[in-house]
Amino acid sequence: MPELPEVETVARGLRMVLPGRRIVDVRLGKTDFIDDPAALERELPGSRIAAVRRFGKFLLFELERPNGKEREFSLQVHLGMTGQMITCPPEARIAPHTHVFFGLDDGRELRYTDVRRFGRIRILANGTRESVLAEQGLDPLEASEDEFRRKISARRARIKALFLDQHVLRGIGNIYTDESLWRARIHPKRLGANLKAEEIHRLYRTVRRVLEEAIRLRGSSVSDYVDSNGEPGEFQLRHRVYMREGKKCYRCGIKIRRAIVAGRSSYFCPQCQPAPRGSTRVGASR
DNA sequence: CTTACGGCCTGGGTGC
DNA sequence: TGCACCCAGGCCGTAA
Repeated sequence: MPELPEVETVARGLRMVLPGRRIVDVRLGKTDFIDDPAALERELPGSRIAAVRRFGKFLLFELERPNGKEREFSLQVHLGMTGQMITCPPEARIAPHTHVFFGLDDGRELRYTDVRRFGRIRILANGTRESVLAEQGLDPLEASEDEFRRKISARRARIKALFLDQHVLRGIGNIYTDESLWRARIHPKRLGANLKAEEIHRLYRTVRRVLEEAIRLRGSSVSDYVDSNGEPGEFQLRHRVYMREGKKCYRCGIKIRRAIVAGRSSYFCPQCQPAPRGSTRVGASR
């Protein structure tokens, strides 16, 4: 499940090899996850990759048209759950579920593989790009603590829902939400507005530390995630709650629990992360 | 307007 | 060997 650290790792890997390269051809397999497949085939060949950026969970390939740079545009790629972007020689084995091949002018290929096809690919014209990106929330690594506090404390939604909402913070998903909340000792059902100043301070510091460490370890490989060289990350070895239902809390030894919060599996320690008042059902046993 | 929630997309893994 | 079910991120519709 590529979230900010995984997408950042992929972006950094691609940045080593793609800028300056020209796309010579585009070949497509299944296209139901591409906004306008014909536009890819029409617009990309001949264009030069000027830069590779990450914006939240998006990869942005900034492109220049062959005839002058007056009409720049971008290719936006969202990896969804199982998307992978890998560069390789054209004779490399084609992984199952590879649906897009970008031929490059150095003879190599950039490939998009996605088992579930929950990813999305589209071309962003320059005007559209700004408005699309403007809808996204704060980058947790760039935001100041004040900005972070304003985004969270004005809201009466659960902190879990706020963290998953890309319009609040961009780039965080289920894994890094749960890992951050456990480390900050905050229950996923706490409401943003009910967090004390000290808790928001702790959460701000924690989420940044978690994301930075995860980037350092090149992301979490839980199911399909690999970087642009096909290599897994290592942050899954540092997971403290994610997918650890029934196992002992690393801090207090109590069994980690799983509950659906904001529609997603949420792992937390019922002792280290006290539930807010009213969130536990009266009469519920165990 | 804000929030919560169910459904949908897809297919590998799991469990019966 | 089969197969129903679960689940993931984003998005959309609906209801309170």
